[in-house]
Amino acid sequence: MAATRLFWERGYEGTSIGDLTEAMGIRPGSLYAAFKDKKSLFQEVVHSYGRSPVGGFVAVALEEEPTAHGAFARILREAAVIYPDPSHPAGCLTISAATNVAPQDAEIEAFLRNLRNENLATFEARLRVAQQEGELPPSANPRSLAAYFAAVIQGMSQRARDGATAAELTETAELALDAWPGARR
Amino acid sequence: MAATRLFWERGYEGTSIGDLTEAMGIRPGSLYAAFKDKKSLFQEVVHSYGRSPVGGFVAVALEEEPTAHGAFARILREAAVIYPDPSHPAGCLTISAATNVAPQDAEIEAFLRNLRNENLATFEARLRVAQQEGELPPSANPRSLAAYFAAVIQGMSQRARDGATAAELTETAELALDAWPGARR
DNA sequence: CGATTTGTTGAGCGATTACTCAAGAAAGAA
DNA sequence: TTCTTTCTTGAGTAATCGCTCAACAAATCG
Repeated sequence: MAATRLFWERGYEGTSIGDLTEAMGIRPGSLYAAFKDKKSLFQEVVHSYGRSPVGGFVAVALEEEPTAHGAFARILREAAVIYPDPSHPAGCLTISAATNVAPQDAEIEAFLRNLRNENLATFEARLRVAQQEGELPPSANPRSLAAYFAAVIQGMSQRARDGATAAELTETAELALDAWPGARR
Repeated sequence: MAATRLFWERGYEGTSIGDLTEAMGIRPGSLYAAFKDKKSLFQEVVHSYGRSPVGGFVAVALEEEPTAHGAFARILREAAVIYPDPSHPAGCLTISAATNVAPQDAEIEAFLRNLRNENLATFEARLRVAQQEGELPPSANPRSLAAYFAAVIQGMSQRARDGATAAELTETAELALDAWPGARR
């Protein structure tokens, strides 16, 4: 949807109803008939983004990769290529669309924050399973590792918005994987 | 200044002139007499932030620490404590105050982006010196390492705004330092 | 002191914000 | 066809945005 691109690029508050109606080729009345209001439209956009290949690659990797290391390595390497891809706005919509907002939109800020923290919990759960299965040594800390990878991914999204290329972000991904218990290039 | 807290917490567009005049206890006319306009006030705020202990800890560490490893270890560990400090808004003003804006404020977005990319260049320069001095092996890539640490720091700022504690961020910092050539906990 | 400068004030500017609604057009059912 | 339902439209709402200005007060100067 055209709304996705706008919210992705300019964020929630940076995108006006006028921008949206113009891009979608409709009048405000139609927009408010189809979606309740701006908040609801945004939340619908975020959900459809999460179900798309570009926004859902993290969940797909966690599901498809048999090992935790394989999953996180794939997530970081794919993020390095997807985030700076010029076919869409840079970075991740969930990470950057509402990082700082006016008090009246705190609800939207919290909505995305919750999504991010849910992803963090998913990371931790996957690493905990890996530890139970013996892939991760008992000395490893699933919670710490999850928070670390979440921070790296959020940082890579920001760097992509600042102009980092896929090559640069791939090097960042490889360095980040050195933190994996026992890993070394 | 009161304006710093507001911009830090809500971002550039999330802070209105009304918010600023109320917090500063002045009327709009006085604000526009003292600072030219909202953009100029914001830029002045960012500059004073960069000269403060909280906003300038990166430059101080790079200046004071004799080794590059010492400098980056200190930067990460201090960021882990400073970013979630409850005595001020979470995270880094430069990183989060204008990540997504309306087209009319693209100038402000670029202003902060340039600051971030300058910091990245400073990182790379410090690492290049370390390589010339033999602290870093010839196989290391100063540019990649700099981009990696920049991404981690930006990610830590975001995580702090999402509620991460100093303890959690410290663990992230320690994991991040594993990427240092030859390092291992 | 009076004169001049500097700073502050409240009122209000035009533009933009998210959003609404009565009226009309289009589509579907009988 | 006619009736009903669904969707779209242009005009408009009140509120807020960044910003300006003539009038006034405070401070500075000779």
